[in-house]
Amino acid sequence: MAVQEHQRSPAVEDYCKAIFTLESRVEAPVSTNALAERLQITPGSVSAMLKRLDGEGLIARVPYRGVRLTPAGRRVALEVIRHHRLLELFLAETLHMPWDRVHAEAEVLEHVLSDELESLIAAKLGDPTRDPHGDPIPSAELELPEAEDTRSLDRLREGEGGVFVRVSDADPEMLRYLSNHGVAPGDRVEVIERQPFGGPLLVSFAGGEREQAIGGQLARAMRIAPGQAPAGESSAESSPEVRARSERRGPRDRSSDATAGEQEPAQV
Amino acid sequence: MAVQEHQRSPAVEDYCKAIFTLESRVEAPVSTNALAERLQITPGSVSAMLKRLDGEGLIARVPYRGVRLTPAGRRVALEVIRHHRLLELFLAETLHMPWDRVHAEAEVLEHVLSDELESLIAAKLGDPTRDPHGDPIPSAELELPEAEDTRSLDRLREGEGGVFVRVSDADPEMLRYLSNHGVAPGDRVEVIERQPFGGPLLVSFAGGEREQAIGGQLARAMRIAPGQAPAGESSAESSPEVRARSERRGPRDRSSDATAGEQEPAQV
DNA sequence: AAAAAAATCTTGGCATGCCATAATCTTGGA
DNA sequence: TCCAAGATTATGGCATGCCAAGATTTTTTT
Repeated sequence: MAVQEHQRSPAVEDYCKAIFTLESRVEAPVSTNALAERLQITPGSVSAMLKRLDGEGLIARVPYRGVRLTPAGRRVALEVIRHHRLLELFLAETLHMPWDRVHAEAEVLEHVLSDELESLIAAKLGDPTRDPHGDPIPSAELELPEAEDTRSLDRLREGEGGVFVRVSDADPEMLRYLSNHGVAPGDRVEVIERQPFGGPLLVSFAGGEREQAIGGQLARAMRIAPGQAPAGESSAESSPEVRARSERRGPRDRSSDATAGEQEPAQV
Repeated sequence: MAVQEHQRSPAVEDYCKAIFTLESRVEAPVSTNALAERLQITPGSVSAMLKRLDGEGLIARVPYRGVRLTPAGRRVALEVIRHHRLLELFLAETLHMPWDRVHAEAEVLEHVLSDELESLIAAKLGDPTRDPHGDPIPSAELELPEAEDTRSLDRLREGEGGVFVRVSDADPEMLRYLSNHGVAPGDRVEVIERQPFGGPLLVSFAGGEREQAIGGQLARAMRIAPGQAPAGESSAESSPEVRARSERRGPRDRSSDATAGEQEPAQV
């Protein structure tokens, strides 16, 4: 008499992850359309899948009103996110995969990681708490530290500074750019000058060692923790290794695979 | 005008791998039933899939007569096998996963390994040529060394010896047993005594250091290269690391997941 | 050999997971 | 009250599996 348990397919995991992310952006139910956009599938398909997830107890759904994750659903999401971020760090650190490519790779592997492999990787990395982009890694008990107090670089005024703590992993372009210019999470930043009308920011990194003009889109993706000293537990840990391999090949931009995630990039 | 290329799904890869293995056991077309048995699905499903693979040029099919891989099909098979064996070694060596569990893990991951990740792993391992069970790893150009001259331990007569070069990766039981008793590929073996009527063999390992009774099923799965010295390129390489972690927890047998592959275990 | 029996293979109908398109319904603001 | 945006419901397609019925090949029996 058990309730058709279906499977925890990659699709289901992706839905949970997406709902979790969207939900934590604005504290409100997630709409069908928002999900469809994020997952790059049609609203019709999303609607059908949501009905199923509801039946499986992963989400609470109010037709025409949106969905929220149940505790079970949140667990699924956090497991996948833990997988994803552990993998990102593992690929970067242990296999020396370039910073900008780990995301796409992890996106696939996250659905296939056994519990055993997960814990072996976590052990190998010393139970890390941040991935290479500065995103926090949920603990084995699936606890995610409170979102720290950050602003996007975009919102800093001239003279303000802080520590660059994270950046969306979804856009390889940006990551490649930052990497090529030797910028990595953990760096200290300060806004030297703000061009008006959405113009670039002139920013100094690493205590004035380097200066850099940062465009609006990029500035919006970069999260800055306020304060002079490396705030909280974040900074110094994950940065040195990442820093180590900015393989400057000149600032030439090549437009390649722009992964989804257009609007506000996905900072969970 | 291109021919509907479909996808190279996990299913397709598994079929190619299975055909490759069966084909190289007996030099003859592979039958539908043999495939069905190996893949643990019904002959009907196999038949349908074979028709498709034929259409895609991966196999040459003669209805009611069996199939053979085309060069394209063989390439698919070898890629997957390369993935599988690289992963096995990687999991064992880099992540210290126990010998008997790497197979199941690799079975899933092999279908999801990108070219880039493959080459990073190969690089990290120093372009190895043998996996932890002694199976040869196809080169990046998909060349597989000629099968060396081996016999199963089963077939050695009293007084005969050689080097234990490989064992099927498909049965965790066996691997756990060998591991628990400190036996690994690369070891020198010699048959001390043969009990008649399918009874156990009394075998000495590592130059008489240890003696061990080996039952018929296990003896059939262990491949021995003849000769006194470590034959060819095989032995000494992969063995020491593997040896290092035989984590003896007593010879207690627990019957767990017996992966498919009943008859002659799958030595490609 | 020829016929009968057994083994093997193929076909056709059906199910599930997941997505698409198109038509239809709800909701909430003008 | 009406409409447009958003959500939902058919309906259909593709991949992959199952089962059961029919076709073919092989083996055995006579």
